Amino acid sequence: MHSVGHHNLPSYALLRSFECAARHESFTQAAEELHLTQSAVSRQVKELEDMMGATLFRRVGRRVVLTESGRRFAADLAVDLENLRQSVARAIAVGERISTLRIGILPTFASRWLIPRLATFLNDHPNIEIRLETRTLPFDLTRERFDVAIHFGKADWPDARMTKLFDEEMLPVASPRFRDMQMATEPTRLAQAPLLHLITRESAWIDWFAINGISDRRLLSGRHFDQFSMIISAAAASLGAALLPKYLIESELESGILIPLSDTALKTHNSYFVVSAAGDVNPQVNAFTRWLLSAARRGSMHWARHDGRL
Amino acid sequence: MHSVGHHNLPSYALLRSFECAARHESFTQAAEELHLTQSAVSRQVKELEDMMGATLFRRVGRRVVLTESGRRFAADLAVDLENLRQSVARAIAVGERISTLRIGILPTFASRWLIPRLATFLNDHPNIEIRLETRTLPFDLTRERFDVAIHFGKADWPDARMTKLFDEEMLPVASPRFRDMQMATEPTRLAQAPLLHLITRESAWIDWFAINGISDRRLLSGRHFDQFSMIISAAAASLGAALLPKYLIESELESGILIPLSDTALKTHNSYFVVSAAGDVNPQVNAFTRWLLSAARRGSMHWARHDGRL
DNA sequence: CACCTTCTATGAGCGGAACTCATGCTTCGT
DNA sequence: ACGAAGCATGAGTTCCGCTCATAGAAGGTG
Repeated sequence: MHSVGHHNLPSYALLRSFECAARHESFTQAAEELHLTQSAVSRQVKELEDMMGATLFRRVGRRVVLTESGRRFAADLAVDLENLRQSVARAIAVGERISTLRIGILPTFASRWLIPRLATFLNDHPNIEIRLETRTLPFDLTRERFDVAIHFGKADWPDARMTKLFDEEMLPVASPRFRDMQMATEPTRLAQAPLLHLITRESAWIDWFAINGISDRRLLSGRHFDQFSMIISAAAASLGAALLPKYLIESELESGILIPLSDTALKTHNSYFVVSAAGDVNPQVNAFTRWLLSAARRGSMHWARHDGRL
Repeated sequence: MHSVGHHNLPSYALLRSFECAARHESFTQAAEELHLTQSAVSRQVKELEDMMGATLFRRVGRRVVLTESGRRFAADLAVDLENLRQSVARAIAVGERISTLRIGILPTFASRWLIPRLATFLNDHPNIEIRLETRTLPFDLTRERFDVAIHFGKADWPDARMTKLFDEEMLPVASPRFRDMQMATEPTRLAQAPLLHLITRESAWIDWFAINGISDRRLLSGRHFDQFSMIISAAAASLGAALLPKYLIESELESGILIPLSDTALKTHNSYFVVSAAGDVNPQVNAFTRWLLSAARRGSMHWARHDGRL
């Protein structure tokens, strides 16, 4: 519980919530715009009122209406916050001259996870150019002159700063049509159906069935591909059931092109990592790493347009 | 770990730390001004740089020097933050017309704890007037028309919203001269020395000695007073050893007029509470309560000028 | 040139702020 | 009268924002 005065400001979160709530004269709508819960906005406005000792909204019925001083304050705030944002944006833009980050990355991860979210980062950092190059095997960061790499596996990279993005969770999925055709709603039925395999990870399905108490030599039969993107297409085309990392099929799950066949996900012991050279102090590398991390935390695509918090 | 962009700002803490560090071109001095550790400022500046992907300071030797873009940014920030502060201050001031908070309070607590800190609250809320009236016994908030009361004891007030400020910790103290005269450096010696008692709490010394494994009928002898302020004066005048709440003798401890005779404090089972009427929605009451709470948390007087955080 | 002082950087760890979830309460529309 | 829509609030959780302790680097001083 804090107080506020001439030399101490309420936190940015409070001010922004109030400004937004004032614009809409509605906590619910503000919550929507800010991607918070109505609960959060309600609390924050209340807290701000308490700190300032002033009534900003009058609660009338199931509605909130700005008081006169609330209206003035909101107007001032809108201007002040915009100025601040401008200052920050400008400082980011002139930070260094335009420079290029070279990024080594796995192909499917790039097209299905990174690129859909990338717009927000590039928007916020107009002076950073991106150059994506796909690599599948570990390589020497400095020799290849990559600034950053996305690595899948373990934290076993020499001379590198590694930050885990997330663990891999493999989910059994198929097209709705396939599910209905095969009645593949439980593991035993699923074991009979055609399975789609990734060549470099033949054991994935076996591991998943093991969790469900099924072991069968014939599980290895089915169709085999050497890239996730092919499996995704194959599954969408009802060629079989696939075991796919959640992160790569967000849009398909959302649109219903693919649906989960079970709730039990297979946690592999590998993870995605951001890698940069141990001695690198380039702040743009840090900014990118940091952004990746926050995007990974946020998880779903819903928020792709809204990186960052404060 | 978060990112920053056109619609999301770094937290106020980060910006303020940077602005201050930029003004001094020194993290240590900034830490001093902001009453933070050097560690905190260092981290915050680094975090800001990472979020923005720009180098704001160049680390040269044991010194930090603003980069060109850092300098620009700091200048912008100083203006923006000042504007924001102005807007907030104005909104607080015009919030309601000047009104008076009537506060019921214990006499020594008022003069020794509240009043020394009160300036900051009044400063931040120019539209609030204060009217302090001393009461020692519980009373009816609404009948007496108090807006707020400070209560000592237990949370047993009917129809009231009570917030605990802090527990009472009684510390054995005396003047340096008294300590030397009586060689009262350990409990056994102290038991022989003249003790100062508060009439409403005769058992305090007995309880304290009990903690230290000493029980003696004669402990009740000594000098008796009915207000803490008298005991404080008596102790300062070397009339005896006193068992006093820390909160009431901060300045004496700091200046060395009184010194602790032991490290073991006596925690009584009573506490200080802020009390306001259950149904009260006056935001100024909340603001005052909130401020009291933050002042209590901060503890020592050192920070009296710096209430609140963001 | 060794020493001490004075700055910043960094690993570890903790408390509390800032959320979410679930639910209750009030009002408005039909 | 009933349901929908909106704000308030208790409880619980995550992780930011700090501190403490210590390392490391660079100047200042005899």
